This record gives sequence, C-alpha cells and structure tokens, in this order.
Amino acid sequence: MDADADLVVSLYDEKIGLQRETEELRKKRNDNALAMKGKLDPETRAVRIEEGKLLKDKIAQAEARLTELDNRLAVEGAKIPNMAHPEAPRGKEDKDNLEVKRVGEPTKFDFEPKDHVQLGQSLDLIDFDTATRVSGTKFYYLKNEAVILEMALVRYTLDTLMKKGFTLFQTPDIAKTEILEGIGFNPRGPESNIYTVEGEGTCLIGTAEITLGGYYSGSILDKISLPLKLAGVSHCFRREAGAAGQFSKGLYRVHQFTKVEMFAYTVPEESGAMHEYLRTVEEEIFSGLGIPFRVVDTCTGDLGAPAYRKWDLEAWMPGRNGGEWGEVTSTSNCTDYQARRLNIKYKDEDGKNKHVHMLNGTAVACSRAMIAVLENFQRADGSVAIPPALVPYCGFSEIGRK
RNA sequence: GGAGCGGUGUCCGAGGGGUUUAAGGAGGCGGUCUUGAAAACCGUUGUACCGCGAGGUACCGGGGGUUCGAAUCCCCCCUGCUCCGCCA
Repeated sequence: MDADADLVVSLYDEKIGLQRETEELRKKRNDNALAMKGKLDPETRAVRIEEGKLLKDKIAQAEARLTELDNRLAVEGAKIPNMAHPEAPRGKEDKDNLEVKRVGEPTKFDFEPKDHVQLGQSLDLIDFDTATRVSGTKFYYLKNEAVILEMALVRYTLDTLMKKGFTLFQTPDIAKTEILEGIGFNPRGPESNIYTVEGEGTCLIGTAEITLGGYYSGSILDKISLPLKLAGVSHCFRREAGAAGQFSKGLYRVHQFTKVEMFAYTVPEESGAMHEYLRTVEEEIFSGLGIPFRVVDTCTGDLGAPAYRKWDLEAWMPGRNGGEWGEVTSTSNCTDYQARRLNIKYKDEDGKNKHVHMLNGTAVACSRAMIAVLENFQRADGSVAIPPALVPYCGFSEIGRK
C-alpha cells in the first residue's frame, strides 16, 4: 500500500477549484439557453447561438479535466487504509498478536493423536488425492459422514444465529468487482486472493462478507432499523497464490470451503459494542462445540486495510505440528471504511445522512471447524466422537472405521 | 439465446427538443378548523457536491453522442415484464 494522504488532499483541493469553474460555465450555458426560449429576432438569436457554441467548447474541456482529476482522486483515495483502534497491539505480523482470553485447555490424549488428514483417510471422510487429479491441489472431496458433519455445523450455527435475531441468507457465490473493491478486496493483480470470472466483471467471493456487505450498497437505512444483523451461508473461494511456504496441510488452507458469516450494520456509536457482541457469539459457538480456543487481539500490521480492530479465535488443533492454535474465526470492526466505498448511510435525527459502521465475523468456517472437531474428538481406537451439540443435526454420535 | 414492451421523485403516474421551475394523484411532515379525531383547506417534500450565506451545479436505469439547448432524438450496455427456445 503506497497511500499518500498529502497527495489526496492536494488533488481534492484542485478538484474543488475546477469543479467550481465548471459549474460557473454550466450556469452561463443554462442562462444562455433560457434566454432563447421565446421569440427572438434572427440577429440576436445568431449571437446567442455563437455564445452557446463557445461555452459548449469550454465546458467540454473543463469536464474532461475534471473527470481525469476525479479518477486520480478516486484511485489515490482508495489506497488509504482505515485507522486502527488505539488499543490494538502495535506490530507487523501475526506473532505480534496478543492473546486476551482462553476457553478450555489444549486437549490431552493418552495415545498419539492423528491429524485430520490421517483421520480423514482412515475413516474415509476426506479425499485430497482424487480432488487434486480432478480439480487441482488444495481441493478436496468430503465423503460419507463428513458430508453430514459439514451440514450439521452449518445448521447448528444457523439455529444459534436465528435465535439471536440474525436474518438468515444463502448468498450468491459470485459478486461484481465494484462490490469486492467496496468491501476492501483487491480482485486484480497477481497477489490477489480472488478468482475473477473471465469477461464478466465478476469474481468468486472469498467470503459472504462481500455479498452481505454489498446487500445495502447505495442505500439510506432508517436509523430505527439499526442495528441490522445478517448471517449468510456461502461457498468461499481463495486462490492462495504463493501460500506454498505457509502451513497448508489438509483442510487448513484450501481453495474452496463453506462458511456461515455474520454481518452487522450499526450507527457509529454502537459499533464497538457490536464488535464485542460478534466475538461473544463466536465464542459461544465454539464453546458449544466443546472445542478449546483462545482469543487474540490482532496487531495493527495484521489488520488489513478495512479493519479498525480485529479479533481472531484460534482453536486447538492437536494434529498441527504436534499441537498448535489455528485460526478458525475472525471478527472485524470496519467502522465507516466500507460504508464510504459502498455508499451506505442512515438518516440521523438531525436530518443528515451519515455513513453506517459495518462489521463482520465468522460464525463457522466449515473446513477449519472440521479440523478442530476431528482432531479434538478422536479416540484411541481411531474413531471420532461427534460433539454432543452436533449429534441432533448429524443423526449419529460417532464416526467409526468402515 | 430470440422477439415484443417497459425503466421518470418516497410510491403511483403524465410528459416524445425551449411556457418543465418534471403535471396530476397517493403517502409523509407542518398548519388552519375541531373538546378530540376524521374530512376539508393551506403549506411543505429526494440525493450528492460547492458556498458563511443568498444561492449554484448535477441526477428522469447506466455510459457515450447529436444540439445554442436533451427526461424527450441517435448508439451501446444493464435491468424488469410477457412470449418462445433451452434447462436443474
């Protein structure tokens, strides 16, 4: 990010000056045209028409310069990231994140635990090899009970969210480039994590944050209707280009997965409280599953452009490098960063239209949640217990050898 | 994918180059009248930007073009409906 605030300011000043100039010219044009409404003697009319032609020329030139300036301003302005919360830990990368809470303790086994790739193979639940042949690396087939388990995770989560007053959605898996950019994703360029659809101006979404955040783009919301709490199920697609060196075994970093995403629109004064709320919902969902996790306050360098503050939930993954915390959910307060780009406002009591604050949080990312379930609930005989909260949704209470 | 017809303000709905400053209606808000309400009547009404203000500029699905002047004419695109084709 090569953000340059000074450049944006000077471009803005320049633009305003030119805009005023252009508006004055347009005023003259309008006055001139108005003066020709009624009957005129041919001579006067001819003079008017010449005057009009001159103005038309000047306006065209001014407008062309204004458009160019506007575009430059938009490009430079879009580079400026959101502010960071003053209490967010300062730091450059994820190891500077701050653990703020721990729920449960790392699962202890009286046998050597397997990782989810081994479990998925021995229990015939996940097929990476065939997916690699058919679709490429970092794809997978879910098989047998794993198919049901994914749906159970989704349904368990949706039931939880519905009880809390979230409006449920199943969103499109594709969205327009302009929406992606409004949310703060960069769909272009080789480092992009987004798949673009050839010739359509659209992309495969990396998260339902995009479709839920785009839902009210260009609208003015009633203050009385806020806060809005949405939850959306979608598939998520990520290119993960250059992720080869990172931890990428099994389901942890894949090109496609299913996710239930929470999204909220609030007035500015309430976004902080809503952010806390979304985090507690995430905690409740993972506590309910009986999976140990910790909460991390994301450092400034790891926030990304849209986020003002971000919390990650990291679940205990016994099979990851012999036992490690692995990110399973994330919730961000993006304040008005996305609302400005997507033009989403609310009408305040003073009659003014102001930008809403927008927040998002993962309710459940099925692939990573499944890692946590399989690895934490495995048993000495190689079978896996189903977390009690999911049994009603699965219709079975364990996954045994075939 | 093909054909036909549409897209106008908060909503419905006229207007097809200059008396449009977008008619008319509905709704909302304010007021008159009333013990109160309804009805009637009067006024008001969106968004963005510039300006201390008066006020100005832009917006009739989006983008180009024609013209002294475009909601109105031309071109491209998007989108809705109806019919046809295809299809889970």
